[in-house]
Amino acid sequence: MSELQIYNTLTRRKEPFQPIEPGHVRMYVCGMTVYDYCHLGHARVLVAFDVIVRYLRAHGYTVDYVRNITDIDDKILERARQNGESIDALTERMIEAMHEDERALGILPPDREPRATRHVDDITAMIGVLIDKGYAYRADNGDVYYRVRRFDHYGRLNNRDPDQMRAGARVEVDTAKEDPLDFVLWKAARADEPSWSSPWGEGRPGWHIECSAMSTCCLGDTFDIHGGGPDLTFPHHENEIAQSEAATGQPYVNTWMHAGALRVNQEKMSKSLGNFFTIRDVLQSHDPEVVRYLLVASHYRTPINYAPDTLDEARRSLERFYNALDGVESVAGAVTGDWAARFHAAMADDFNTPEALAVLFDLVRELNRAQREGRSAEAGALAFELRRLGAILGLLEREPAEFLNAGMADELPLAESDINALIEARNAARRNRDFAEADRIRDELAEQGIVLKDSREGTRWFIEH
RNA sequence: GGCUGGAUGGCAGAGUGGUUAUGCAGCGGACUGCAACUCCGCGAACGUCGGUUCGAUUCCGGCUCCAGCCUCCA
Repeated sequence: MSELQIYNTLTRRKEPFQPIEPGHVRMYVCGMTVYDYCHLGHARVLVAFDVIVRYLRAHGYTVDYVRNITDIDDKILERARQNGESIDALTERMIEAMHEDERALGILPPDREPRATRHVDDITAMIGVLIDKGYAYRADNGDVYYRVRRFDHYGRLNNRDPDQMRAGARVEVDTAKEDPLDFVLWKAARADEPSWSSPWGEGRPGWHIECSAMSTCCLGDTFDIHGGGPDLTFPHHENEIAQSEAATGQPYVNTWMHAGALRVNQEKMSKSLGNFFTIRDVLQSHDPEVVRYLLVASHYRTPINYAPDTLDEARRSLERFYNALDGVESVAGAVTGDWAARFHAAMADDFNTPEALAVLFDLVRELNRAQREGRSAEAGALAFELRRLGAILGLLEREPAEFLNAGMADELPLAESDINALIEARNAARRNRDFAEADRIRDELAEQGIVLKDSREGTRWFIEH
């Protein structure tokens, strides 16, 4: 199998990937802050790392995949207050919704999904170490801050010099800090907020520290891969490095991976810009596998510009796959051609999914040829191969007819029995060479959005999307 | 202002120092009673100005434009 190369944000180049423990990958990805429904930008990151994990496993690695949930945070408090619901009720509701969206998109659950509120002890322990080592201090307002200038490598991930940073240029600096660059590790509790006790008084964890604490406690002081969305490189991941390496004295992460942004009208889709579509909204009118295909059809680091048209095109591309699979029995068998090798070569090159899909389209052409020429054993073997490789991308795992007719069942304009009766009437007309009548019936069905497909085995119908 | 990453055919989107990406759409042909599906074939591209080179879309530099980060955001 081809040697795996991964682009590392830290070095800004592709590197041969070598896990710390041979055959075993330890990986952490920053997950959601659960105060609202996930949008397509979240889906992009979730799918990207889902494909990465699936491929690492297909490549032969055992993967320990950890993705956290941030379930305590300013936004959660604010939203719960607005909604007049408890923080627990809000976060439980959103976690349930997130899992639902993930299942719909074929995103496999991570092996562990730690939550900030369940790891407060680990968090306070890490903050304690940082204070003892002089990397953190309790300020007059009761907050605990990280002393950024104490950490020599600060800015390395982002190639930034602390002296050049214009902290506070756009945001008012909290005067309790020794230095504007310092960031909060522990927030002193306010009267009506949930809080935990700590050596520095009642309070709650800051955002960055939870990932340092949960990742190192789940995966060890040093682990293989840390991933996240494109907007987390600074400050979140920079701060994680500062916290973790200062606390443990060990290198934190070997390979940093960041997905590209999802854009709308050439602007990043984000909560703050308000230009987002939630996953569940999009799934109202689009098949989840089509959404997944759209996301996989671009390389994970490239920005994707989202527009409803791109989804329609994605559907037509997927239809080519499912049309090829339709009516062919997938059976393991000898296959001529080096599709698997080409597929793996593409994926081993920093998870090049567009190239991997191109290989699958080549395979589809060969499959259609075999099918057309009556080489059915070969067609069956190719179909099997197509499904096996497609599954690595989390695609092509359904029954073709189910996909081709998906999502419209409750909108069927006619009862299935009526459709079948019309098809039978048309075929009777065809047998009598009354093609005018046959075409009239076909047109009648077409007007209802039902497309016919004749073959030696008979006539089948599909819903036009 | 600093730091990233981009600019590829009608659209989407990989890649490469000299030779077909791939998909969608379009065009011609085949299959079909006609279609749909499918097959065969075709046209169509590398932002701009310089440099390196026998040769650059691919390497280097300038320019223009776009996006992201520098503030919570995936």
